[in-house]
Amino acid sequence: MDNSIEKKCIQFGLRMTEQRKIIARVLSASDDHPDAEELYRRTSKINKNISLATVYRTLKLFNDNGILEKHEFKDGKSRYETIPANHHDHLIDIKTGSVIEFHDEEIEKLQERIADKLGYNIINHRLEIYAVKKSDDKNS
Amino acid sequence: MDNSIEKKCIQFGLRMTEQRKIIARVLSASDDHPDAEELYRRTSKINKNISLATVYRTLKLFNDNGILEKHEFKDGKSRYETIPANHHDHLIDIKTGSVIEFHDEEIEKLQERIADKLGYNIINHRLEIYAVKKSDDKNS
DNA sequence: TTATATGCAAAACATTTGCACTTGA
DNA sequence: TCAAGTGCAAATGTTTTGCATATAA
Repeated sequence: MDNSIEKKCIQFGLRMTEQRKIIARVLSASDDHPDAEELYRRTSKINKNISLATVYRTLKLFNDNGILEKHEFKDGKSRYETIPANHHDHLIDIKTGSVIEFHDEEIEKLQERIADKLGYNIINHRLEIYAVKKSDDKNS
Repeated sequence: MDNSIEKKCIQFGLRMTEQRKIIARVLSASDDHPDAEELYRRTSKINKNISLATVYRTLKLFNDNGILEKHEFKDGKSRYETIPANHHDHLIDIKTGSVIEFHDEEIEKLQERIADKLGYNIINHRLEIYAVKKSDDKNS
C-alpha cells in the first residue's frame, strides 16, 4: 500500500500538487481497474477540491509518462491501473465485468516472433479474453 | 468482389433496403478496416440518400447479426470488416495506421488453455500488436 | 515570482435516438 | 397495407479545453 507513483512523479520532475498526490495515492491503493469517474469518486472522499477535469488531466499525464496503464475494454470507458511489476493480460467476465489478470510467457514470445517475421518491433500489445464462467454457461 | 453480406442479410430475413444493399456492397468491396465516417463517404459516392445515422444503424445491425466484425483499435473510432473466412488478429503500424492481419494457431490454443484453467469459456478475444517497422525504428 | 496547475463550464467527438415521413414486402 | 427503416437534428456519454484564478518551487 505504498505510493510508488508519487516516487515516479518526483523522478520525472513532475510538480507534486495536492491533487496529483491524492490521485497517485488512490491509484496505488486500488487493486482493481477503476475508470475516471470512479477515481474521481474515491479522491473526492479524501479531498473535495479535485475536479473531474483534473482527474482526466492527471491520468493523461501519468499515462504519457508511463506511470500508469490505461485500458480500453469493451465497455466504452477507459480503465486505469498502476504499472504492474510483471506484465499481464486480461480476461474479462462479460457477465459480471470483473477482470482477471494472467500472464503467459509463451504467448508473449509468439507475439515477438510474429512481429519479427512481419518486419516489426513491438511497442505494446493488448490481449483481452472475453469469457463466461463455465458454470454460468448453460443458463445463458 | 461479390456481395456475400447481402446473401447473409437475406438468410437472416433482414429487410433489404436500398441503403443496406449499398452499405453491404461497399463493405464487401473494402479490403481495409474503414470507420463509419469513411463508409459514409464511400456509400455517398454511390447514393446520396444515405445518412451517417443509417450507416451507424446498419453497422450495428450487421454486427448484432454476426455479419461483420467491429474493431476498436486505439484511435478512438470503431473500424469494420467483413467476417473473414479464417479468424485473424491485427498488427497496427503506429506510424502509418495501416493494419496487418495475422493468424497463429498456437496463440489461439494457448488462450483456450488459459481460459479453461481459470474456469472460463471464451466468447471472443482481441489481440492487437502495436508496432513500428524495424527500418523506422532508429529515426524515432 | 511566475510558469504551471486547477475548477468550472463549455466544447469536442463518436455514436445513439426521437420523431415525422418513407418504403419494402 | 403497415411494420419497419430513414433523414434530420437533437441528445448522449466520455473526454478535452479555454479562461480566469490559484499554487508549487
